[in-house]
Amino acid sequence: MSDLAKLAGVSTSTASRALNNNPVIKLATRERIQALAKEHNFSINAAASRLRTQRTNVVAVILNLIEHTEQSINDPFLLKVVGDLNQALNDKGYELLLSNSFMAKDDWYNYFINSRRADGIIVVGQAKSEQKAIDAAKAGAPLVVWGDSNTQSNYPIIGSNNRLGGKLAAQHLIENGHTRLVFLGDTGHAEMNERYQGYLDAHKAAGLTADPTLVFPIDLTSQAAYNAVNETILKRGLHFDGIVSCSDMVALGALKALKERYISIPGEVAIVGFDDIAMAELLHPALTTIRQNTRDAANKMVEQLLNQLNGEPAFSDVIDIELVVRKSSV
Amino acid sequence: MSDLAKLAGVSTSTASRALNNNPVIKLATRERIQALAKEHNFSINAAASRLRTQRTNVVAVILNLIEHTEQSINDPFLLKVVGDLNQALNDKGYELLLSNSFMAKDDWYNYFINSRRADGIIVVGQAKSEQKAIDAAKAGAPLVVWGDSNTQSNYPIIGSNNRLGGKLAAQHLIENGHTRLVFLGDTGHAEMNERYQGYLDAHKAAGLTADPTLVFPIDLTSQAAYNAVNETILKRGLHFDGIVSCSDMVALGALKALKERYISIPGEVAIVGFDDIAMAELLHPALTTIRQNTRDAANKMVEQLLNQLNGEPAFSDVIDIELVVRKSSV
DNA sequence: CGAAAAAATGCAATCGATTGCAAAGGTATT
DNA sequence: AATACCTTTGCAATCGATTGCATTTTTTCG
Repeated sequence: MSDLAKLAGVSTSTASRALNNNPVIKLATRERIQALAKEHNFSINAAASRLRTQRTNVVAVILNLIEHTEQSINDPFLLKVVGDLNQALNDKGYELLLSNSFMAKDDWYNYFINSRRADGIIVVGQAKSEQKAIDAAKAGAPLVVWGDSNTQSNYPIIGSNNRLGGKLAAQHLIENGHTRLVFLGDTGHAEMNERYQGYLDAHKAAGLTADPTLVFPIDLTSQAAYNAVNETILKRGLHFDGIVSCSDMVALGALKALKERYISIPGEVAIVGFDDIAMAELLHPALTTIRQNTRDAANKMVEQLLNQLNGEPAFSDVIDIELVVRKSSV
Repeated sequence: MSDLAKLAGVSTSTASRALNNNPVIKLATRERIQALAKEHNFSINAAASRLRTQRTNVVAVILNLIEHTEQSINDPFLLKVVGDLNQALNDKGYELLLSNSFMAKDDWYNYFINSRRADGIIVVGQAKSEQKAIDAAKAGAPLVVWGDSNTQSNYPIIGSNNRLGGKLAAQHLIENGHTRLVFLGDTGHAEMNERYQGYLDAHKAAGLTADPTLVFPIDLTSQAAYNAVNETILKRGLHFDGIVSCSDMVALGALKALKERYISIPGEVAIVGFDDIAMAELLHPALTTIRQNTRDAANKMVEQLLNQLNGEPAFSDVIDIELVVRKSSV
């Protein structure tokens, strides 16, 4: 910066103020210095700036993996969320520091905020425990979580309307004449449980009673779904005619099991996924699913995080979902 | 840090050295201070440390999108690479700053290195132009690129053995009696062109002549593949009996087009993908593909980047690939 | 025991941008 | 012409960890 100042024939203070577009500097001077900076490919030292201003313009995004499964790493949905977050953050002038629960072992506040690595934290996935997020928020970390926004918490949670999603999925199958609906997903997981509640809502609304033996509390992986469907058919035969899946990847595993047995889709079994990842419409049959609007979600998460950074109140919010009907169900 | 020093009854110099495990400090003192630091949840100010040491322990990972397509955002393969990079970097004590070509507009050296936002850069995807990478390397940025390692360049390139991959794919189809092989991929893209050369190699080795009208230079998207396959069948009928795809996502689009026309796979048309994304084995029929070892690749990229950071020479390298035979081809 | 060598610790400068306050330059008013 | 006032710029302290060098403490050994 002192080079720049010398070039422009001003002090470093003036140069600094000019680059930050401080109106106290004469407009002509500002423009001249900014032009010089561009011309000489000047860029300020982020470390020094961060030290002095105590702001980093960086947001840490934590992929909150469930310990013993490999869900996150391979699930295109989570990665899509990260991509959209990156876009949303960049639009606001922030950078994305990517982390998993591995690097930032336990104490998120200390590791990211206290150490001035980032100004705030966005957590993707509630996993099954929220202790780390609770602690971080309590310690004063600006924090937003993607998850089930109905969960009681001391930080804002942004998430889809999972209950409505579950309901729309089941309702759609019921309306198309399917009544014995498998629910593929772990009800011990907050978001999945909401979806399950929606599944129950749909049954109730249609005057049906959901069969609890049709709920398979599997991990969020294709493999687990594949295994679960295979096993149940082996044991009990084809005792269902529809599947509500907790994710498209899960639906994919289920589909494979069905196809291998030459069970017709949607004739014998209709299936609905959740997420609407790119692949969904490319399957054969194309997968009916509940679309989560990740773009919108990312923007809302960033918005609520910035609110906290600006000392304004921040709130949980629900993202609209949408049933996308394709061939796997009709 | 001064708090810590006070707590321990030493100077900040001693505290700093103790935390950095500097052997000049008595072992007992070191351990005492480290214990205190842990106990009080102390963590050093990264901004100050970076300013003073001129090192950030951060690596910028740039997703080098091809401008007019949406490949990267939706392709699970690229995101898998990012995930593996994150792991590999963390293992070495580095953090991952995620970027796309949007934020770091033109001048990567200035934006990331000169500004001390990161110590080095890893670029995922050569796209079609390497100008930005060339410029950054010329300016002195520690840089590693994922791409075609045969490309001449002033920076190390890590990539799969694409030519061998293309050859194995075509060879496999030929050995199984398929001789009119479509090649789905843009030969103007370095990596894809290598795969195409391999495809030609296999033909030559088998004494066959490849039909140039069977090459479809499409974008790396499922949609483009779907359209291309549909169009050619409409125009010329089913004039091929095998497909070599440049990615699994591309294969997915092709598969869909074939299935919609009730063309039997692999009976009438056998198909081989590239990448081996998680979904490949879950398709029906499961997709034969060329597996790229992203874990290995990520480790090698990080290794070569660290070499540069340590002032040691760095080299391009080739990652082994592997044919994974599944039902879509036999 | 005393001096020299070795080990352990502390002092103070440094990294580079930012910013409160002071100073300089310019304009208007009486 | 002198004063008051506003605009523009510069001085110098500051953020907090690191590190060369100096200093203090401990150990060694004649």
